[in-house]
Amino acid sequence: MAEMTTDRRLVAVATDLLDAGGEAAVTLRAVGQAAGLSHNAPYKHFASRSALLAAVATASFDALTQDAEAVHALDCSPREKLLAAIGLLAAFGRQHPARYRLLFHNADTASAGGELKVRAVGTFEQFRLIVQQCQEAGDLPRMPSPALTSLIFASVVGLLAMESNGQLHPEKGLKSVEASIELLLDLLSPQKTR
Amino acid sequence: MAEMTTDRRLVAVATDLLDAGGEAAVTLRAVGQAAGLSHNAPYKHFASRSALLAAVATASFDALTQDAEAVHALDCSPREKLLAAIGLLAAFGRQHPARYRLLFHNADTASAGGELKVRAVGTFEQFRLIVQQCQEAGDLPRMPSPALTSLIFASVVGLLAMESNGQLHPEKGLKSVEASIELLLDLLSPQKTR
DNA sequence: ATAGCAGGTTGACACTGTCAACCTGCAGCC
DNA sequence: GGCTGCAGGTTGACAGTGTCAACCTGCTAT
Repeated sequence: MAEMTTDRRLVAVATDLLDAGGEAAVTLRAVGQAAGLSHNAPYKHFASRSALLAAVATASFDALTQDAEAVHALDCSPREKLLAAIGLLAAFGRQHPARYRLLFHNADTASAGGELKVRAVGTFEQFRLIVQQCQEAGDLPRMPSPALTSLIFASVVGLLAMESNGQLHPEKGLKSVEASIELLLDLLSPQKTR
Repeated sequence: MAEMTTDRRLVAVATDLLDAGGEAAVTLRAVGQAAGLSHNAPYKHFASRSALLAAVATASFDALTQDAEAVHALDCSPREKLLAAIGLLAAFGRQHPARYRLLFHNADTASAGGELKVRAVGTFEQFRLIVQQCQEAGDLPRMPSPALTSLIFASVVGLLAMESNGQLHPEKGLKSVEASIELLLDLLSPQKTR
């Protein structure tokens, strides 16, 4: 990575620590040290540990949004686009569990406002656009797209949580996240041809 | 509360602290003090802070299971039972957000095993029984009940997460948890008479 | 030239989880 | 009875943490 503003480097370092060792590993002192600075240099850039984590979350939401945008440009059916976008989210959740939790299941993130919430809405909006395309193609029922999107999105979020909690046992008849979502989309499909 | 074993009193105290001040407020020292003991008396009963929180989670899952069992005895249609059980879970999530997060969105809980996982499955099983009744009554499609239950349960969990994150804006067309679930059940209903 | 400030440093503080050492009273056994 | 052992409790200490205050430094704008 080339020259970065110190703010961004701190966020990058914190992200690495978070991915590598979980939330407990994101220590202001470790962040400062890994950035080649003194123990509480981070305080010159972030008001608190929570603020630093919020910045990590904000950047991560942007990355997710870009992922979804890339899917949007794919050359395939809307239904496949939706499955691809969900697959990317699932992959993110599996590869970076701690960061995923920070984004979707964290008290500080939940009570945060302003910029963070705006970026989270950006990610959601990309999903809504794809859902809307599915509706126009007749793959999903005609109804206000926000309500339908929140339902599908919530299913993904919940299934990932259950998977991460080890509550999805395939041997007990509980399907994988991807299989469950395909099932949901089929059940929601207006023409049940499958 | 009458005489309790010290183990249980510590769990009760920790639960209160968790509900009152979030996970950060559950400090072994505070727990000990609130129980009228010295700072690290809890170590005579739990191996670590994580172990204490796991005990809190275990007890809370049991409480949720009992709630769902009570619903099971209600005198109403299966569909109404399911909505009632979901309503109880939603109420729990809203009234005790920190504890809800411990149960469904916590890294330690996720990586825990043994007794805790067993109790979590117990809660899920109550939901599955109600879903099965809905299927038998023709309110939900005939298919293996575990797969369908995990889908519905995950939707609830995900919607509650989004609500807690402030991502369900009714003014933007995103319905409440209850409304979204009713929508889901209607869309899943084999005879779409509604 | 100088004032001010963004960004960096060191040092300190209270608080935390955890460990080790010690104490105490009661149960069970000879 | 006398002894042992141990569950349950205590105090004291340790390293590590977030955070604050004080200080330093170099650039920038007046």
